[in-house]
Amino acid sequence: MENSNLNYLKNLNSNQKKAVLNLDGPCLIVAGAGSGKTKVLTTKVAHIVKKGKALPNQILCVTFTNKAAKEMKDRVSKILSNQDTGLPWFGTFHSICAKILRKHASAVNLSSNFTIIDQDDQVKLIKNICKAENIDIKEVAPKYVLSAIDKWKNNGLIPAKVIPNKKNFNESGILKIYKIYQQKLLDLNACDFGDLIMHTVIIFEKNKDILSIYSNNFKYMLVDEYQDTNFIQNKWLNLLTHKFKNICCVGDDDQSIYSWRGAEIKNFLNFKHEYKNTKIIKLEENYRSTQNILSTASKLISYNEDRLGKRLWTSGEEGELVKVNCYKNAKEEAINISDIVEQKLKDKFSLNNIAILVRAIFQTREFEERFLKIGMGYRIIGGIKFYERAEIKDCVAYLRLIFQKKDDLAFDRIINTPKRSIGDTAIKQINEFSTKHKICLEDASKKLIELNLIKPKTKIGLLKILNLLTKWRNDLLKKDHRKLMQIVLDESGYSAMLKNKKDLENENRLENIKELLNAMREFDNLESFLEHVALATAIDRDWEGKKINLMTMHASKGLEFDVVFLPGWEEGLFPHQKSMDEKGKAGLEEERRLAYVGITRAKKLSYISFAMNRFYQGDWIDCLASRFINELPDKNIEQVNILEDKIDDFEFNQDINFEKEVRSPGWMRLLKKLK
DNA sequence: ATGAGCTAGCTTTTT
DNA sequence: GCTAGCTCAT
Repeated sequence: MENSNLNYLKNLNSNQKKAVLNLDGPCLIVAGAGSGKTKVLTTKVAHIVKKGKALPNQILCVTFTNKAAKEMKDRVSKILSNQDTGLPWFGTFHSICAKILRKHASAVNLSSNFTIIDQDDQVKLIKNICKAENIDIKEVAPKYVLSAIDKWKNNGLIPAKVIPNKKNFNESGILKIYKIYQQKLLDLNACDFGDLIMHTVIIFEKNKDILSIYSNNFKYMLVDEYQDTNFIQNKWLNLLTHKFKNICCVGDDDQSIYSWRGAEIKNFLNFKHEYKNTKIIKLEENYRSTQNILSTASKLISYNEDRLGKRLWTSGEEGELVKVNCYKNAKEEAINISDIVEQKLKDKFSLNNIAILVRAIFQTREFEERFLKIGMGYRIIGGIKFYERAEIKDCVAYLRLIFQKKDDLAFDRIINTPKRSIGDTAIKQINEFSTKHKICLEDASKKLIELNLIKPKTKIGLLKILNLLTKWRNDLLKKDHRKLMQIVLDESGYSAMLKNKKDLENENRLENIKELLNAMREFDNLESFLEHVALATAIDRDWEGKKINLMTMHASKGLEFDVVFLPGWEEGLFPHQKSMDEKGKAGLEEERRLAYVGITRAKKLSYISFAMNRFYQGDWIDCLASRFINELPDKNIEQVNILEDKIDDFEFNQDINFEKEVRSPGWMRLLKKLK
């Protein structure tokens, strides 16, 4: 065919090629772990552009993480090296919806500078509502309320459409909160993550003219990690593809590990019924792992009943057997693993290519302490995110409030930080006045001052910050957002507050703020910076240096390493008891998929292990090997029991360049020990 | 308006 | 065992 002279098609296998060339009509690509799905997606986009089937801005490509979106963009641009590729519609569900929603905000009674709030703000808002409505938060935990609201939103249910479960007598109470919550968000001119998608779908359904702008534009749609979409996201896709039906979804039912976030594997399994004439293409050749690793993962996942079924294979080498080790306790497990790295692996592999994947983040602690002790560099991926830190949220709250005065959540956060003698009573007073007169907190405080209802000492502080806010809004017209941040830090007294109390914690905070100022450089204006902050989590950095990687199996999805350690395979921890208690067989199968994700991250070596004893929640508990251990294929594994104690004669290494990025328990404890 | 003291909960957390 | 978050007292 004429396609044969297209260079970028040459290094694809036959199914990958089929997937790339099959441009028109609905297409479902079942892509096993390590089968080159990103390559297929990016090549496909490049092919569409090269063939002139659509312009770059007529292609929609949706992912779940910013990182994935960025990588796709980069890779497509690389293939199309000489062409100018804007690719404006490459992004996460949330960022693309935010973009659309800002254009048509008035259709759902928002204005286009709406704030995007995170989970912290959501919980705060719910707490406020409970307080105002005299609902005891001990009886219905705000977090529980939030999860119910999220669930409804994931299913596209606005409050009016929810039919409360009569048996669950809490539900009608929660629904009442949901109603107020949605109204409150409108008052604040704010959206939560769920709203970004739900509002957009509502706009599309109610305004066919708006929908057609987009459905006429998106000639081709591509979706990554399709197994993780929820009802409303799928609905959104469905509306948009209505005209051209050139929708190509890529996913792996065996890697669906986010059902607790509303992901519905149903979307994936029903795709061919939803779209007529769906082409299904399976990518089963694995380019990542050795045969032994692959066979181990395949055998394990075969115990799941609810799956599409596929057979991964590789033309690569057998490789070493998967090691399955039993240790006396969790501490021994950490010591032995670090010794394996130190003695057997360090010379052959870069530490960057070695990872320890755990079920729960607390498991990293034992390893951290060990690495700190022997002076081995490590990085934790995940944990407290940069933008979730208190000092960063404070800074952002100042900016949010300057940008949008209705942002009461931001107002609440910074009004008395640093201390301005605005105490609980004053804040309560302002809140009540604001509710009564249906105005935002800032206007309420102004009015209260006018009416001379504020105590003198408080009035001084309040006036000061109100005047500053006005001044800063003025500054924003003349200065860039970064300069503004510096002015705010200075004039608000925030920097001074941190500098006055000299301890390690505060020095760290100042460092983080510097980092924030640095990150602000990358954005043209305050608006785009705030959008980034709301929708991004980590500042992408620090792959420098040679460090071993620690993370949860969830966080490892999409990554690969030469060597992977999978410790803590014990009944109750993995599969996790809670998962099985709450969701029964479905929960167990999801845990098994998680195990599958974990094993398939490894390219060359894989070490699975479990301990017979573990200190957990204040007690020593005896552990049984995970049922997953019994599900591994005998011929691909090598089981060893290591039950004698290692002699642990390391001194604490004080020179280690420890990780500033994450304030983890192990690190905090080391700091305390050094002090 | 800050801190001591008590209690509850303790899985994962793409945005 | 640990910590976050709340209450109550100073």
